Formats: sequence, structure tokens, C-alpha cells
Amino acid sequence: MNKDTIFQNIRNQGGRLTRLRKEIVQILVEEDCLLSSAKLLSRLNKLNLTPNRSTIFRELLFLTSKQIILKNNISGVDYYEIPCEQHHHHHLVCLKCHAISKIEIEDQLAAQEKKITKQNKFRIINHSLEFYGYCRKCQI
Amino acid sequence: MNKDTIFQNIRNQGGRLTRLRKEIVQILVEEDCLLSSAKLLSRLNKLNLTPNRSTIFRELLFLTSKQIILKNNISGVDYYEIPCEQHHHHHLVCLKCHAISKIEIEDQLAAQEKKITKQNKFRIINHSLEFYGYCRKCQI
DNA sequence: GTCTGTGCAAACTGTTTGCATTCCC
DNA sequence: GGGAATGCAAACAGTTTGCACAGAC
Repeated sequence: MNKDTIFQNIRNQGGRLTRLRKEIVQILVEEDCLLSSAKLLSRLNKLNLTPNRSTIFRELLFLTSKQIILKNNISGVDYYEIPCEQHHHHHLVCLKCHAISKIEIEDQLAAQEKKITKQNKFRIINHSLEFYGYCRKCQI
Repeated sequence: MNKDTIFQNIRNQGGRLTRLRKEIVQILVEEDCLLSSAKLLSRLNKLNLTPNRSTIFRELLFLTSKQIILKNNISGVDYYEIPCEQHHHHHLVCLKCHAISKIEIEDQLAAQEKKITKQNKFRIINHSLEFYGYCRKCQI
């Protein structure tokens, strides 16, 4: 999803296009992976935008509620990303430096979900799969 | 792993067997699924044990460090369970009532891990897979 | 002008830490 | 008796909320 489509989407849903909101979308589009509120804030600071943290949280809540971004809590902190409609992906999480990277693997999880739903009477909405370990830099 | 083996294991590693510690192990063995510190505390209360919360956290840290239990953070809160050596399992997490249940599915994740490690120079230690949705009771 | 978005301060949840006391072995 | 375990209070991180003001449309 490119940023202008997203802006249109926001307008269509009655949202306003403030500088902050546009920059946040821009940053998330460019990042193309999970980003924490703290990292997002420091990115904004570099653009001379110094919003209050509560504003960031509210903005991320807004974008999540409009289904523009997805929230994923990893080890206690919330991360956000723009979903990629074609390829559902997973993440590699470094236990030392906490870096997160995307990974695309073939899995039959979508197929499994149907089976699980049937067998367990549990209606699955989504899933999250993270691999924890040590990234290249942190292995030594 | 049964509780007496665990007690022996604790003794062997220099840990003491206090009433609290024994009850916590007992509760986790019986639960046989993820339990939060808060739920654990309320189970203990029913047994007329009213430890301080910090004691609970320290106890769970102790058991984790001794590899007797595993910690899994889901949506911002830590859950603990006694690992099951034969079958690695995953979890169904209800988005409404937050109930967590075990699920065993055939996956090739162990095989995938080797491939990922090779391709990404990322040494995987473990993974976590959770399915989010609505449990039987919460589906209306 | 209206209603959404924002800043500020304060509350909140889950977890961690320092220090003095208790009690297991 | 010595060291591990515990209670208590206080700190901490990440997130949420109430209220007043600012700014997009």
C-alpha cells in the first residue's frame, strides 16, 4: 500500500491529514517492518517533530483502528507495521540487541487455521510467529 | 516432568524447597498450560498462601533461570509453563476473555529453523506461535 | 464554527530493585 | 550460622486517560 492511497483512505474515513499523521505514515511505509513507538518518536524528532508520547500512542491507535497498520506485541512492547497484502510474513527477533527483521517462509499456517477453527470451535482472526535467537552481529 | 523430579532438580541445583516454591511448581504442573503471575497468585491465595507479588516474580525468575519453566510474553504480559519435552505446542489466545489454551499441530517449524539459520545467519533459539481469535464462549 | 487532533500531567499495569528481616538446611 | 528466600516500599517502562487548548476543514 503506497502512502497516497493511505492518505485517501484516511480522508475517506473522516480522518484529517495533519503533518504528524502524514509523517508517521511515511515513516512506517519506508520502514516496511515492525517499529516501536519509541523508535517512531526518535525518527520524528529527526524531522523536527516533537509530539507528546501520548499523541503518538493515540495516533497509532487511530491508524490501527482504521486498519491501516497492524499492532504486534513482542516481549512486552507494541510494534506497528503497514501490512503487506500479498505475503504474510514473520519475524526474527534478536535476544541481545532486540533488532527485528522480516522473514518470509513457506508455511501451511493459513490452511492449518481452517482445521483448527473446525476442530477447536475457536474462530481464528490472525496469528503471530516469531523466531527468537541471535542475529549476525550478536553471535560472535 | 512430574513434580518430584522437579523438586529433586531444584535441590540438585542448590535451591531450597520452601512451601511457596513447592506450591508454585505443583500449580504449574497441574495447570499444564500458560499461567500469568496474577493468576498464579490468586491460585496461591486459595491455598491460604499470600506471598508478596515481588516474591512471585522472583520465584518465577528463579524457576526460569533453572530451566524448570518457560516464559512466554503474550500481548504484554508474561506467562509461564512447565515445558513438555515430547511435544512442542502452540497457543490459542482469545481476544475477548484472554483465555489461553494449548494446541498441538503438525508443523515443519523445527525443519524451517535450520533453513532460516543457514540463510539468514541468524541462530534461532526458539520460536513462539500464537493464534488469536475468539474462543467458543466468546463467539456469542 | 465545529469537531478532530494535540500537549500536559497524572494514573495505570506489569515488572524490577534495594534493603532489612526471616527461615531453610 | 550462613546464605537463600521473603516482605515492603519505591522505582521503573510502556501505555492510557481526562481535560483544556490548538488547528484542520
